[in-house]
Amino acid sequence: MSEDRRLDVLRAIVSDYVSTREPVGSRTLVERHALGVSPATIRNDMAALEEAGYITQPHTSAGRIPTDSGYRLFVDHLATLKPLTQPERRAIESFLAESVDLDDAVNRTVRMLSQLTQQVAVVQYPSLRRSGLRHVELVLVAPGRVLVVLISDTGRVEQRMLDVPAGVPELDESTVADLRGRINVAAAGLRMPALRPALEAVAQDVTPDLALLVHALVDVVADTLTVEVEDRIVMAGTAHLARAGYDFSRTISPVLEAIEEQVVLMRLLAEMAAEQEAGGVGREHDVSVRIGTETRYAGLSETSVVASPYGGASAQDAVAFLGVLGPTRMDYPTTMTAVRAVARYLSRVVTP
Amino acid sequence: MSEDRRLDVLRAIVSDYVSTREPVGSRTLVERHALGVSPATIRNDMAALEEAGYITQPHTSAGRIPTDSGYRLFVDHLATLKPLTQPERRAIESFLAESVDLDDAVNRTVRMLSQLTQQVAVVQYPSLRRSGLRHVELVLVAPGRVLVVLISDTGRVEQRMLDVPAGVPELDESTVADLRGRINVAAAGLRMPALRPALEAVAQDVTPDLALLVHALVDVVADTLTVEVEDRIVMAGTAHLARAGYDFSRTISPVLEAIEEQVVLMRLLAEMAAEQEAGGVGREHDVSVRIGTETRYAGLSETSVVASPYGGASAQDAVAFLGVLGPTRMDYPTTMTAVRAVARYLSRVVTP
DNA sequence: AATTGGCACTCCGGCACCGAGAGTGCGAAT
DNA sequence: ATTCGCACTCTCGGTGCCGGAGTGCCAATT
Repeated sequence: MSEDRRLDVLRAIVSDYVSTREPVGSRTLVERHALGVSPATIRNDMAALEEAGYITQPHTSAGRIPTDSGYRLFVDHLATLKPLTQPERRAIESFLAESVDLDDAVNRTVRMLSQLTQQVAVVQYPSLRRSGLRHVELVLVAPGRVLVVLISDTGRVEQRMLDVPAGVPELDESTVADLRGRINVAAAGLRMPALRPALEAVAQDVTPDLALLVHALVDVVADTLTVEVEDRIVMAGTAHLARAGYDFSRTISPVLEAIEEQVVLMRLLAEMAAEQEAGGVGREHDVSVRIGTETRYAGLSETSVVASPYGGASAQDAVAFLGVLGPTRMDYPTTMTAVRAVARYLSRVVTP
Repeated sequence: MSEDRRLDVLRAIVSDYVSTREPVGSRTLVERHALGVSPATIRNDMAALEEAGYITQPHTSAGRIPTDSGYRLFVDHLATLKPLTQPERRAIESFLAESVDLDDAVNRTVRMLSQLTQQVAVVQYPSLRRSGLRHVELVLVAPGRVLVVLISDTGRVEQRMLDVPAGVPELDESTVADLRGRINVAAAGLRMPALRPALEAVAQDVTPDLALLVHALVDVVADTLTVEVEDRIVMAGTAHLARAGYDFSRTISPVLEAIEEQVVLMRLLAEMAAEQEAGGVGREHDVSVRIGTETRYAGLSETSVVASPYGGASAQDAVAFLGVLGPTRMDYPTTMTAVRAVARYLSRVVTP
């Protein structure tokens, strides 16, 4: 009873089930794959695989389907990544190259990814906390109202209207210009979390009444680094959920909910990010996968998430995540390569 | 054969069908509504209504359901809008009041609308073409690279990176500041489409080599007013599609596709906007409705769209549209009031 | 010891059938 | 114009039946 063949059988079951969407039996298995043994032998192997928890049967006397652990073993040890075709690479590259700003790049990316994988795609905006500050702009839009525009080195632009606090004298253009200059000298190039001390240092250098304004500014910056603002995601391809494959009624609704409840997705991506940063050694590629119940969210128990960090040389200093959601029964090798490729291209755009 | 009662019957059929989701027959109709006549009489009326094309039966010897024209008659003449409850009004108001910038307001709005109507909601960003320019910001991020930030009076902020064209001398901060000043004096407060001539006038006032830069700027502005950038929409509530009611398999997939194909939606909203502007007289409220096939899009043949312009005193100078998508079999009175209310609140936010 | 062939057994899925229920249309009566 | 009574139609849920696909196990083979 060869151990190797048993794994071959698992691999065959996974790939057959993924493509046919039907439980696969011993006979059809030997027919489709050149395994060189009889169905009876396969049955023995299957029994062992079932015993080990890698496959299961929906009901007695049906074929087998992989369990979550089966898929897990498959992606960890059995899957060989399929390289993208040349036209695909070119398509990604040219499509992304056209993007005109960050919003555009993110939107193009998510659509591209969804179209490439034929699944639901999500892209996180670059995390502000993990970005550096490129520039701060102060615009005096009215007496007593200043528009603050923060531009990160990842291309994000966040703006806030700031009501000048009482006690600050009437502002004129030149004062604002002076302040803008000071702030940019002090803060440009710093990472966002380091902004607060830098700005507070600026407050020391100016007249006490202007210092009030600077402190208000600090609050604005802090507010911008809040989770709600910070964590934006965009998604595309929900239509793929309805495509034949997902077994509608049960599955689709909770998945849509999970997607709209961006909180769930965010948490999930954050968890995956944490794992990436920790166990950076063993994996030769950055793509990480959560399969079915591994998502630890009831609504996604039949859904897998394939995600990759992007922007930054290694997983440690990635600025955000992107990935796709699909049925546990998905084509992992193809999906994983697509996700990886798109992450790489987007990385280029986001770190110029 | 009273004409009035026939319309009462239609109204009853619509409201019953909407709430029960089942074809409604003559007997149950007289039971639920105090019509004061016998089922047989109702049957005669029904036959007439069917003859006139307002109702139909899914199969012989089933109850009747409204046709698209039936719904049309209902919303045009029969429906009485239900006012929102006090708590609902308060919820909308307080939820929107918390918004911190335009993105935030739009996102909150779309979620609120979707939650209120239990349907898919869409909100268009304020059209740039229909907005005025509040401020232009030029940021010298590197020698030879200028970041252009356009801020509209509706709160939109669009930024573009501009590569300084060859022939323009090395820029320094004071030159940029001077240019910024000139441009804002010349252009701030103008409507976007009027920007081009205003900027070209500025080009006359500066040295010929700087004029090159100004012309590049004109291009950037024009680029921003392009349809692709211009027309952004955001949506929420796709999970409601999967809720019981929509008859899955057929309907849901094309609807999701139409939603992602934002083009389709945009066109539809544009058409509805055009009608609004034209026929502003007859309708006492701004909400407009497309029912089923009236959408003129195959995928939406069982879907209705309820939309309203927002921002601006009248339909003529609205800055954009918002609305919801739902099954033709929806509660029009409630949906219409919700859409109208939300549109009004968002108008306040967007035109301060 | 691993593999194979044979065989009995199980279970799903499709199909036909049936009866109940809901609803209609129509002619005759009020 | 409305109502009553009645025959007719169609859907829907339940039941029973059969074929097919697949398994598990045992005995035979290499």
